[in-house]
Amino acid sequence: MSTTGQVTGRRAPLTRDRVLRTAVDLADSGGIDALTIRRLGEQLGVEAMSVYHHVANKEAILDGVVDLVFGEVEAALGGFAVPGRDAEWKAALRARILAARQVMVRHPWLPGVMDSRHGLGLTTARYVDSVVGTLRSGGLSYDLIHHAMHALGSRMFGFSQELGETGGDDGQGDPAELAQMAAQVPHLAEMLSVVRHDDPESTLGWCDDQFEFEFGLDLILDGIERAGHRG
Amino acid sequence: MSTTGQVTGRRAPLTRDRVLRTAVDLADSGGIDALTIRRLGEQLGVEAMSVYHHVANKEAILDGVVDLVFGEVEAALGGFAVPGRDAEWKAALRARILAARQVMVRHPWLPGVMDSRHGLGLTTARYVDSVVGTLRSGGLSYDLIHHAMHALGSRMFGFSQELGETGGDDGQGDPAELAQMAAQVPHLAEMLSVVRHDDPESTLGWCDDQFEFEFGLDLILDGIERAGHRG
DNA sequence: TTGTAAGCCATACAGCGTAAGGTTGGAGCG
DNA sequence: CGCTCCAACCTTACGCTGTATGGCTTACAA
Repeated sequence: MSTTGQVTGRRAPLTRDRVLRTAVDLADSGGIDALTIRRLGEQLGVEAMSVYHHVANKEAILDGVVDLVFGEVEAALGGFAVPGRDAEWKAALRARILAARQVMVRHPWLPGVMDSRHGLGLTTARYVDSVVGTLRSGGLSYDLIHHAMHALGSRMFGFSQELGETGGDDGQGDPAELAQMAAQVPHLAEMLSVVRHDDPESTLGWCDDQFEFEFGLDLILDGIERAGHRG
Repeated sequence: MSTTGQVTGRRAPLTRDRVLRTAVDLADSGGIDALTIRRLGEQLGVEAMSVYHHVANKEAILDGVVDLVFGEVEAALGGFAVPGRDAEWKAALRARILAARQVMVRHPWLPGVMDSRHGLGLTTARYVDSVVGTLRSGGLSYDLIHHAMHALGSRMFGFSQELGETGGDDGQGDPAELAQMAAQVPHLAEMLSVVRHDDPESTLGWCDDQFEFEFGLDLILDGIERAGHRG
């Protein structure tokens, strides 16, 4: 309360932290398009331009928001501590990434924001550092770790780049048009019918996103491990 | 010339195709932010609103542009024909994806646009169909193919989701700040120094993007193949 | 009491996508 | 020919965005 020493205060003072937290709330409840400076000010009980006394511009808000969310990842993991030498690096990394994924699920707009950033904030960099450290704990060379991180791509951060969330066709409803579409993509159409039949009741649309994420993650982790044994 | 039967014409008439091609040119030369309706009209020698007689709205332009570019992929491959049964599916798919990547390199803004789309256009769907068909030619089950496509993620389209293009730290120049950053991310800093040392002169920043893409792609393709042999 | 500075507000501007309605010129037909 | 019709195109305007600029208010130090 008195640490900043300037609040006798009728209203909670604006701070960079409060701005960023409110930005996250706004995006959580209304999507990333709901995060505008004016709405941010409104939510904070302040005029739009007042926000600019605590952040340089909107880019800085987005940078800050990404870092704030990676703070949630850190909290979920109880810190970014790296396992000791010769530990089970694969299981440790898997758990770390799946924890990150849980956070991404809570903030589904964040992957899109991360895409648009250049460079990493401190917390995000520390997360990446812990991934490097975890791989290093397994005795992998830095060279292989470097390749491994490229191979993981955004999966390292707990999400994978998917296109939309509908199955695979146009998304339109017209049956005739759909049939004509199916005629032009026979393999895709057959795969859809087979997979849909195999798993008639799935949770999200017709794909189990969690399963698919883990499938791809394990594929890559196994590949990294194999590459390490070879070289 | 006379097929449409309405052009005696002093100026090349506006068509959906001309709008989309110009949109691609605009994004190629000035980035995706340069693609605005007003600039599009200007480039076409027409008022902004005239564009709306040939496309529904900007979303439709973006949809159309993605499909147009996948037409380039099709042209580069000489069509989306799928190899026959028991062919070398892995080599075929690899070549197909690397061809797509070449097109993405020519249009570096396209991954970002694809991220924002829901559902696939016809040409894009036919590309995906050819990927499914190619995997099917190797005798993989549709179920495995489905998982494989999730594992590939955006790599299937010739790009992988990377964050920015600078190495890994803040991108700021202040040496003192950089040193403090390095202290907080020791594993990352050491990896950077080691890898940078191993390959002192690289083409793009300090990563060879083409190599990394192929490394990750092969890792996944090998993993898919192994999964096929097991199940 | 007065000076200084931080925090907040009001106004304004250029640019965005696009709704609504007006203008124009050529095709089809009596 | 004259008439209608309609697609292509243009004009204007609206609400929204991020943010530059400058003024006001309040708290604290001297």
